[in-house]
Amino acid sequence: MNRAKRAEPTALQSPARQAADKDRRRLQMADIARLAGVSVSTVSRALSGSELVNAETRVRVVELARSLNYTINQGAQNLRLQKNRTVAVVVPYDSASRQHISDPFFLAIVGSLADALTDRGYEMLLSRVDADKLDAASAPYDAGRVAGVIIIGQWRHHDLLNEMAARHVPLVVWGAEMPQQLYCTVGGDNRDGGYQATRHLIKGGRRRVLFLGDPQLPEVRQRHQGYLDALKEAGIQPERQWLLDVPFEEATARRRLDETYRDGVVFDSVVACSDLLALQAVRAVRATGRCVPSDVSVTGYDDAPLAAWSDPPLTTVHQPVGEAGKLIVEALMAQIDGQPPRSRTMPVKLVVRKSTVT
Amino acid sequence: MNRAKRAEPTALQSPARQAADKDRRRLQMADIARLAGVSVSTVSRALSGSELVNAETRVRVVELARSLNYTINQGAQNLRLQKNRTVAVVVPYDSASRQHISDPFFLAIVGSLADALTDRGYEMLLSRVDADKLDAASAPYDAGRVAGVIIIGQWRHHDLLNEMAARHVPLVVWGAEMPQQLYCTVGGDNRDGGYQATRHLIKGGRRRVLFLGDPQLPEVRQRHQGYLDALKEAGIQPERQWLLDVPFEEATARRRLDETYRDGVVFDSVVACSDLLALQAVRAVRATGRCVPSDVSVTGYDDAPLAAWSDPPLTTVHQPVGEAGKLIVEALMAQIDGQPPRSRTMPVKLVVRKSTVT
DNA sequence: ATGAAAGCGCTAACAC
DNA sequence: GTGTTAGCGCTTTCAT
Repeated sequence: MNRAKRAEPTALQSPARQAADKDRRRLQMADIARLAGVSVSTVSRALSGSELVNAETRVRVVELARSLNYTINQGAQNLRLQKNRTVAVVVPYDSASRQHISDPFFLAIVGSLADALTDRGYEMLLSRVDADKLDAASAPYDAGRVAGVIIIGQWRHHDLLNEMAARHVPLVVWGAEMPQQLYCTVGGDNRDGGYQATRHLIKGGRRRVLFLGDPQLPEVRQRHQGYLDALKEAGIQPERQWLLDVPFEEATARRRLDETYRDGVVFDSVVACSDLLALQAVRAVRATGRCVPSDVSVTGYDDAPLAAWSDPPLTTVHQPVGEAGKLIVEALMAQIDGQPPRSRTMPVKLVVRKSTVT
Repeated sequence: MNRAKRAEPTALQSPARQAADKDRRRLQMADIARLAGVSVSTVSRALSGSELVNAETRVRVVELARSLNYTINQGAQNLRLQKNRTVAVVVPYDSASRQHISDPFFLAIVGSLADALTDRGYEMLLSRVDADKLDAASAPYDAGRVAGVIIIGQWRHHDLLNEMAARHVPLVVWGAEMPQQLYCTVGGDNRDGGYQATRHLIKGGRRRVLFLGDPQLPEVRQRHQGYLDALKEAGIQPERQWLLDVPFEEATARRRLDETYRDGVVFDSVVACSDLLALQAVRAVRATGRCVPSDVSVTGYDDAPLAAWSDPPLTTVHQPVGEAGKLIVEALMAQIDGQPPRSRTMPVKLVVRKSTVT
């Protein structure tokens, strides 16, 4: 397996051995050099387009390499050059449900990041980690595999993220900006999103507004704050039972909604923290024979493609996914270049469709 | 930038220089060795859990490394060991529309692959390439960055894929199995999918069935064949205008549908090659004042989450995305282990919802 | 049980 | 303009 050989002092490889050698040994620079009748340095220079090498030789070498499908071994090159153009993108999943990479929003943001990274000539290493072991996210950085790390969502582990940042891991987190945070976040304006959705419901005459989402997650907490602000502004005193603190998980959400009805909680509208959650609310409402939006209005969050096509089309808070990818990557590149982290909050927009009355 | 120094013969690094050295030089094995008072060999052995090293020393070294967040540099390790546990996943995009990574199906399969690779301890390098330059997909393999390549969809470039396989690139393509193909495919049974959808429409009394999708793509061609088979079985002679050869692109699809109406083509049902395409068909039908499914039945393909929630919920051909990831990865691992490519076709299932009459 | 040293495939400083 | 050589951070023989 290992080809290290003290026994053969200088000779590169005896021809016999070479032929025997698994006929598909990977090509390397020395091979090109031999075939072109020059030294490896010359090949290296030629392939990097150096001016130092004779134009004619350069062309010959480049052609030869191309014709043989030779590409510089990137691992070796990175090692020598002490750099690399790869970024880790980490999608946490809920340890209980393992649920998350299927949420359309998460998938969409991965797509958007793929584009933004490609545009800058970076590659993307995609991985999933348990949301409760978020520190595992820095492993590829510690191993020197990537130049920086992007995490989708901060979950319950503000502290772990702060530790990573303190260790100077170039890091951008999609999520909520929080006081005393050391790491860089890029995210939508969650407070405003929650506020706009709730105010829209109140304007539509609703007064008993359920909130569906787990405020332990920073993003959700801020949306909840916006929700409270809107209620207060309207002089509405929220009841304790209006908060349904469910994770981003459809089955659980549905169960809680059904229980809420069973418990006799009266409500005329729901602010949900994702479109998928909103659609579960629609189902639960309809299961009781009520109608959306005439009996109960429902708002979603994210504006996934599905929100426009669903029955009813969802009124929802649009998150600028496409632009998000660009900003996240931009923020990461700045840190890789040694600049201090600078968080960004992006405006969100309420998209009114048919799941709410106006 | 470059730290290679002839001037300093053997000394690892003078302490002064070391301190000056950008205070955040990455930790390496030599540092751990120095701090533990042993040689690098011992550290290497300790970290790999070798029996050769004193149990006590081993524990000490491992603890030390952990406490300093040291991780073995994977690039260097790979170079030395001549292996790597990364796989490239390539999502082609249509050169015209750049459209593809947003299709829910593609995103879903990426998620499923992420899971399957993680389960086997592999990492995933995700990239997008122009569908017309599919040979670029092997670049990370040629550069020694990955152990194999997975491509989502074969597009118009059967030939390029065959060339890659001939070069012995470990490769699995999600798509249709074709005659005389050298590379390995894993895919749904497209002919059967097209057949089942069409037969279902005919059973519901429809006789004038539009086909929406571009048969230049192998997967679509096979679905089209199934469609033709079903028509033939029912003694229906398809008309030329029933074939709407549009790419997987919503705007184009909508336009073609509108034109079809304008041209006076009469039809009572549509077999679409994705759920998104099907929903465009629904819109086009409704735009003329007709109803789905009473006037026109529509079937989708893929059974994306959206299909269950849309208005109307789509009758669609379910593709086993979750299992697909597992099979694809399994097929790739077999090739990496030197086994010959073995293609697989997975059964598909028609899911009947409300976009068709029964 | 531990250490010294060679070498994985590449780049660049240094000689010529 | 081209070749020689050291070394990027690691693993593993070989010697002790």
